[in-house]
Amino acid sequence: MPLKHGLLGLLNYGQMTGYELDKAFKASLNHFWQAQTSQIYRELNVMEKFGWLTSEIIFQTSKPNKKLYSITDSGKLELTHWIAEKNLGEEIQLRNEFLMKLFFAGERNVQENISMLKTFKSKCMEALTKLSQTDHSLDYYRAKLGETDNSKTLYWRLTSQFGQAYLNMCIGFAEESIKTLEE
Amino acid sequence: MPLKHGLLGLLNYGQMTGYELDKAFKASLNHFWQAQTSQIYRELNVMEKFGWLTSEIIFQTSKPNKKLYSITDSGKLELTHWIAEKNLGEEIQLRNEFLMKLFFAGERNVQENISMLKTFKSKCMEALTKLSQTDHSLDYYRAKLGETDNSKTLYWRLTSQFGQAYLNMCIGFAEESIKTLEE
DNA sequence: TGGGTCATGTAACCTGTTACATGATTAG
DNA sequence: CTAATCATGTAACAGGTTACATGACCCA
Repeated sequence: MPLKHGLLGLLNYGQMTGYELDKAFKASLNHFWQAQTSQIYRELNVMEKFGWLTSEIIFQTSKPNKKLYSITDSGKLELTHWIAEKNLGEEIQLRNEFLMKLFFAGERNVQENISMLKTFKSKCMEALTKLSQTDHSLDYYRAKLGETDNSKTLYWRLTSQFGQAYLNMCIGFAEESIKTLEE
Repeated sequence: MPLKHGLLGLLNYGQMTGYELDKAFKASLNHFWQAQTSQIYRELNVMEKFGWLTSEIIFQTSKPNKKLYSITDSGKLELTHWIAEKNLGEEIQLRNEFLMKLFFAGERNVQENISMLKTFKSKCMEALTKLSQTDHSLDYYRAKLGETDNSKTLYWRLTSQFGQAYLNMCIGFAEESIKTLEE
C-alpha cells in the first residue's frame, strides 16, 4: 500500500494536517506516485482506524478548523517494516499507456506515429523542467525540517535523479524511434 | 482505459477466446501492462455490452465449451480513436513503489539500503532476460498472423526496446547509487 | 467583485487484486 | 498417479478517479 506508507513517511517527519500532507505529497512524491486530494483524506481515516495515526482538532477563528495528524509507535513500526519488505519485484514493473498505444500503432500511417512520438518527446522535456522545480521544493522542506546532515535529503535526491534518468531515456527513445520511422 | 483497448487491439488481429486473449496479453503486453485473468473476463463482458465485441459459443466434446470473441466496427472505431487521442501527458507518469521506499530510506542505516539497491539491480537484470523471451513470442505471433511485412512487428519491437532501455537505465541507476552510498 | 488560499470532505463509479470454484483430458 | 492444460468465471475487497459541496478570508 504505497500511498498509505508515503503518508506515514511524511508524518514521520512531523505532525501535519490533511491539507498540508496533500501539498507536501504533491511537492515531493508526485513525480513517482500520484494521489487525489480526496483519496488522501480517505486514506487518513483508514489509517487512523488501523491505529497508525492519532488526530487532534485545532479550532481556529477566521479560518476553518483543522485536524492535525501524528504518527503513532505502531505507525512507525509499520513504516519500517514496509521499507524492509523483501518483495522488490512487482514493484519494478512498468505500467505505461503510451506504450500500449505505440504497440498498436501499426494500424495507422507512419506520419501520424512520428507526430505522436514528437508529442511524447516534448511532454518528457516539459516533465524534466518540472522535476528541477521538485529539487527546489526539496531544499525548502530540508530547511523546514532543520536538517543539517544529508541523511534524508540524500535519498530524496536519488529519487529525483531516477526521474531525470527516466525522462532522458524516454527522450532518447523517442529520437531513435523517430529516426527509424523516417527511413 | 488501456486494458480494454489492449484487448481490442489484440482482437483486431483476429478472433480469440478469453483464454487465448489472456495468454496473448501475457506474452506480448505484459512488460508494460499487467492484468489478472479474472479482470480480462470481466472487461470482455463490459466491452460486449458496449457493443465493441460480439461473441459466439463454440461447443466442444472432450474439452470445455468456449466463447469466441470478434471485434465489431464500433470496436474498431473506438480503437483508432483511442490511439489518436491527444491526451499524451498523464500517460507518461511514473508510478513506482520502489522509489517510494527509497525516498524514505533515510530512516535506516546505509548498509541495508545498499543491499536493497543490489536486490533491485538483480531483479532488473532478471527482467531483462525475460524481455528477450518476449521478443521470441513476438516472432511466434508474427508467424501466426502470417505477416510478411514489418508494419506491425516494427511497433511491437519498439515497445520491447523501450523496456530494455528502461531496465538498463535502472541498472545504471542502481550502480551509481550504490557507489554514492558506499562513500 | 472576482479569484486564490485555507480546509474539510462525501458519493458514485471504475479499475485492479485476491481467493475461490469446477472438472475433464492429456502427457510424463 | 500427478501435474499441467483447457476454459470459464464469481465475490469480495482495495485502490484510484471524477464530480461536487461548503464557506470565510484576503488581495488586487
